[in-house]
Amino acid sequence: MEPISELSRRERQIMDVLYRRGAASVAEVMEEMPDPPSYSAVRATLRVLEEKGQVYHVHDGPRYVYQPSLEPERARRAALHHLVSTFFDGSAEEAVVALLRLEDTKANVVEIERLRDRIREARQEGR
Amino acid sequence: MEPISELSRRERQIMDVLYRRGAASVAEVMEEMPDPPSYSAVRATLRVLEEKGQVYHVHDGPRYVYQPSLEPERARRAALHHLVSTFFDGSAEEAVVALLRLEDTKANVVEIERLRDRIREARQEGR
DNA sequence: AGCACGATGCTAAAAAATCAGCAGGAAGGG
DNA sequence: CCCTTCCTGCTGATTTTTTAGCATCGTGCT
Repeated sequence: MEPISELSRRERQIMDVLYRRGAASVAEVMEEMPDPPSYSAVRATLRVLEEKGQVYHVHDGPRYVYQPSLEPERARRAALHHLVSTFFDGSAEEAVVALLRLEDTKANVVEIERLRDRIREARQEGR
Repeated sequence: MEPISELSRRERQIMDVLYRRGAASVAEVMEEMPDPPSYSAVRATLRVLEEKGQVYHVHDGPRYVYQPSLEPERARRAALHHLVSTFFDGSAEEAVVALLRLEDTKANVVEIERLRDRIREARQEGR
């Protein structure tokens, strides 16, 4: 399947909404788009995305509900990888530091402890 | 200045290269682009990006060297924010955990200690 | 059953992005 | 000094994206 970097502007905007929400009807996608185009335009672009295999739809009564084809887990991994290699010279550690700095400093001390625990747990689970 | 989500496909691909490298000549940008178009096409798109204020160029002898207008620091912040809100429901902590899982598990234990230190230092510097 | 509402399928036009090529100019080597 | 080389400026055509509108179909309510 085509990588995200090959998608057009509107296509990406729509994918962002779908990744954020997990699933959405046409109307919901439209609502969350920046500078939203017409209902028709959104539908047309979703159809293109479906042809490309990026999304699929299920029926919810009379309406379509769209979802990304890629499982959230994989999508997140791909997004992280792209971000780390584009902005942090491939260093996940640097990215983590920047991430923690995004938030309030006091919170970080608490958070870092929590993270330690979570990583320990994950480690013991054999990952 | 226009947000990245408003850029076209090729424009984003070029911005990715520039953020990754910090600065690059036309030829260097072209080399790193996926499915690279012609030299002319890259130049044309760079010109558009310059009109939009996304990049500027400096002269290096006879050639142009392009750079993103946004300072790396700000660009990283924006990218992190977008990623966290799109893929992690706004939770930086979840993003951190996912980031650490990207890497080898054993490394994480060491890494988390190093991170603690770095955050402590940052905190004492009064940030 | 008939109607209103709200959804999709499809087509074609408008707008934007992408691209290639030609002309011109500066730098460097012989 | 002249020539080669590599770069940029620019223009116009092609391709892709984005869009709106009309026809149609199903659902549910009266």
